[in-house]
Amino acid sequence: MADKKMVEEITSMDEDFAQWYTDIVRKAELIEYTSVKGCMAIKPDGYAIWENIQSELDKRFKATGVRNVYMPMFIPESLLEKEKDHVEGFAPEVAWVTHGGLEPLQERMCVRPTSETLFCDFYKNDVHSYRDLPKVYNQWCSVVRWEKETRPFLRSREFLWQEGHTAHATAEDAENRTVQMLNVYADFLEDFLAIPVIKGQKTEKEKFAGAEATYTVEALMHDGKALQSGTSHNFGNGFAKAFDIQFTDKDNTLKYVYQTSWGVTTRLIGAIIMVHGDNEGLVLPPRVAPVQLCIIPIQQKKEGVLDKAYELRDKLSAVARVKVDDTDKTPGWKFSEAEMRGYPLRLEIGPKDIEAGKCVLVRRDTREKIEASLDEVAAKVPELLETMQKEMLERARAHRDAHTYTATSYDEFKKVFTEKSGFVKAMWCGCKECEEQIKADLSVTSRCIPFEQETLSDVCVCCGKPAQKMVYWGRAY
RNA sequence: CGGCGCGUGGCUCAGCUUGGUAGAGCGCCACGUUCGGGACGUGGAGGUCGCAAGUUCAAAUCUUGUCGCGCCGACCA
Repeated sequence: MADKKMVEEITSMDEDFAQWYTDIVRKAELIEYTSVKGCMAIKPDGYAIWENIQSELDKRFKATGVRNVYMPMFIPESLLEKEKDHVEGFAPEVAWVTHGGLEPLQERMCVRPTSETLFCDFYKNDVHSYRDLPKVYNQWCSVVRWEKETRPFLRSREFLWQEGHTAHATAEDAENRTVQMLNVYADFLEDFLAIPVIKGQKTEKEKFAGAEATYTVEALMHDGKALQSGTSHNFGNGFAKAFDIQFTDKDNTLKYVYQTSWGVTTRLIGAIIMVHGDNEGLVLPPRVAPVQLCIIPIQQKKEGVLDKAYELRDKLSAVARVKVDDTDKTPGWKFSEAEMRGYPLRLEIGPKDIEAGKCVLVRRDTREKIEASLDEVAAKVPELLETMQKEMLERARAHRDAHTYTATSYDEFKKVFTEKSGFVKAMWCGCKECEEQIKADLSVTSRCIPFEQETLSDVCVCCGKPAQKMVYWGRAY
């Protein structure tokens, strides 16, 4: 029964993972395509997920001293150009504004692809003394990157995100903040989204344009592809020098600030879909789910059924986010609909149940049916939601571990990526040439140099020279 | 930006080869019967066939161009 495919509209993920993803995004009504190429309309059920992500992360940010601000969405060309690596990294994908009304602008402006330059321009005038530091600001906004190929949530030309930008008196403070925020992301992904991550550092080749070091949390999707799910950058004082952000320190000397930036995007919604979803549709981890329990009345036109459903909703609203599906569809329809939309729990209540003083609870993740008396249901629901949250993380971790391989020779490395899909742990000499070779041979990239290192062998998996680091490799979104 | 595929009611598509009155299923609306895993009956609304030029007595159909979408590569959150 559990493997029977009930929702014909959703393509099976084994058949065509990309189509499965698109089907879910559409059938769960998360987005709609628009007339604007590469940009999506986020629908209420999709946006509600983002709002939950936002409010939880915002709370966690603020607990570490972050304050929210808002910067302009336009960046004058001269500002964007100040930091050489940065402009080289972003120039190919920025959108330009050339006219104001009918008049050509004296200087064209791009629509922000990221706001380092704006924050720098701002900090330049806002920071004078060590007493002004640290600056720990964040903004929730959208950014624009003129992507060639787009996919809902994973890559669109405009996307929603948060970008934190901080300025510190010392390199050590900046490094601590960079790591601290990476940990905020890692904890958030695991606790709230039930997505296990690998924490580590990006290689020189993969790091952010203009950064001294980029840290990342990498997650593994159901199809074995990797998704960079959050990043945190340490800029050292490179930007400060380019933008001339100096302060007078305690020792009465002029110093450059040390900066960081860090962000997550609506891409996280793509990660939720691809880590937890199944062939029946979306599966939302309870903590992030806008609706945690959907009550489905059976024979709702019979007297007392809907009343009971509403009564249960009112009672259970104290322990969960609840809705009643009182549309005039048949119960079978509503079951499928609830599954496609990923509601963690479904509660079925009909005349027979009311008579017996019970109801049926169904877990979305395992589709296990549980009978509960109407007296105990208010205690049962939060308990089940907690169990699901925990088990979803465990399942995702088990899947990731089962799809994490090791390779000590290049033949072995190639064999794994030819036959399987997932992360491969392998030793690396530290040179860019090997990364390029691996990419050319297998379209595999280094995902990160994990903080938790292991020694698998003494030599680089690619060139055979002495190895420096163990690296996670994978095919990425 | 390269390769492949696709644009016809809200959705999925047929029709195009061989030019001649725009179709189906689903969805939608109304009424009735139903209701524990996508129910059924009856009636109804809804399309300048992506756009533009061309060929023709006549174009959804042929030609050219163009725009958009999807997937795969390169680039990227």
